[in-house]
Amino acid sequence: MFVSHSLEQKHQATAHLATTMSFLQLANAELEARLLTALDQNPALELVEELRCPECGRRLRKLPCPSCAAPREDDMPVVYLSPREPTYGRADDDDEREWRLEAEAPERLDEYILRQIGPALTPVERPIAAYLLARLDEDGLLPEAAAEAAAFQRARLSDVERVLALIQHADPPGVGARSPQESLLIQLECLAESAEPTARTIIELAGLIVRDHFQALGKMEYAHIARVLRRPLPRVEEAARFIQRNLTPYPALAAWGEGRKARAQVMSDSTLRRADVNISVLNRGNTNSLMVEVFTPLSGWLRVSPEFKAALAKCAEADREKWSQAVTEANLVAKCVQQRNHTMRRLMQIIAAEQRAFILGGDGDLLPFTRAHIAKTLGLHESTISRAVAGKCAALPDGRIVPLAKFFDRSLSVRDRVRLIIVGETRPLTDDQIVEELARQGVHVARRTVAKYRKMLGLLPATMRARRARARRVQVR
DNA sequence: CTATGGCACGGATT
DNA sequence: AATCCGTGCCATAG
Repeated sequence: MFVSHSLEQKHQATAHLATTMSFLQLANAELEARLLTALDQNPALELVEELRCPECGRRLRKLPCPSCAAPREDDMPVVYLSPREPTYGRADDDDEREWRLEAEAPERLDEYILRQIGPALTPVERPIAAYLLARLDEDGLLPEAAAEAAAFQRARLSDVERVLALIQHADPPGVGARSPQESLLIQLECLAESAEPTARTIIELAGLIVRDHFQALGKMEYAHIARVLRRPLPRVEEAARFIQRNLTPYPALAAWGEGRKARAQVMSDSTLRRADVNISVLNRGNTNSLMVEVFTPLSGWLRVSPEFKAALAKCAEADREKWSQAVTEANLVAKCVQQRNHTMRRLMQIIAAEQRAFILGGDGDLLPFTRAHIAKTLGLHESTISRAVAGKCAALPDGRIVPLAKFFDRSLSVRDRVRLIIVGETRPLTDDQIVEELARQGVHVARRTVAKYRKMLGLLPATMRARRARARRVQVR
């Protein structure tokens, strides 16, 4: 009886310990939920009024207010906890890519498409859709003919075709096509539906070219195409440009790359992320040191209610046990939140100091940086850093919302350089030539690696790229 | 012969 | 211990 009781108590304690220990890996939204239930269930836990900066009115954890205080001289970023409502923002497109790559599993694409077409499916069509979606290759193409699928599934051809048509008109435009060529045609079809009348003619011409002169298009034989179609050369070139800029032979890759124009409208709410920390530039005097706000979910701070503690001393014997447990539990929660805040602050300070260039600049300025490195300088275990970083987002001074994991991307800056080189090229550079160019910039990677990055970026090989230097996505700034 | 993509291995990271 | 990532080697397409 005695033993089992203490065991039970111990078990409960460790259970609570386990849950509170994991506070670190929770993002703000989740932590808020946890704390609210804790406040609700535990009478010993108390939320103390927030403070405000007398000068700027900003909500604060403690005085003085860092944004009003003098900037630090050692150029270390100021980090403080802010109970202010977190900033929301549209995730910057590169992050979208991050997330997609992390969860790259093809079935994600399946699910995404299935969600769109699901409601339109009859019970007969459902298994057909599941089958077809499972057969999509990594580019989002479906190598087999509808008839084959029908035979394999022992379904009616007309049913298969209907489902296929649904898939092909679902969001990443062009998925489910049998070949890149067919995919392009489907994408054109989708574009034509929403296009302005003025754009119709160019789309029409593009369609002709893709359908009848696909090979020639790949080889950039525009003069030849123009002659056969009896259209002026500039028009053909314009159409080719249109194809290059708006279509992709790899619809699945387009889902996070080029396709975001269309996607942004569809997924407006899911691209809106809530930041867990905010990094801004403090312009005071000539210094522009960084300021980091680590958002805390509740405005105010947690502690064990002194009244409750006082009451505990003179309460009835019967209740004492229960109440004192509530007190220890409350203590634990408060401690853990404190611990979490402390870790987050130190972590963000290091990150902000180390990746200052990236925060103020762009992807190309990201320095190679590992969690292990931080763990060492902070004297924490690597897994602690992993948990702290996992699933959290930072708002950068220029409005980007990036996952903290991005600060640890070893290859991002190189990928960005590859992108810039290709975007700025005057003639198509082969992967080997890109390797040379990178070496000139002091970055040494293998040719094979460049090829991989190029594919990640959704860029075509040199032999299939137009020589014209085009501003691919600079327009979006 | 050159440029790329596929497979797979080893080492670093988590 | 599991996973990710860069890279080397080889096959293939042009």
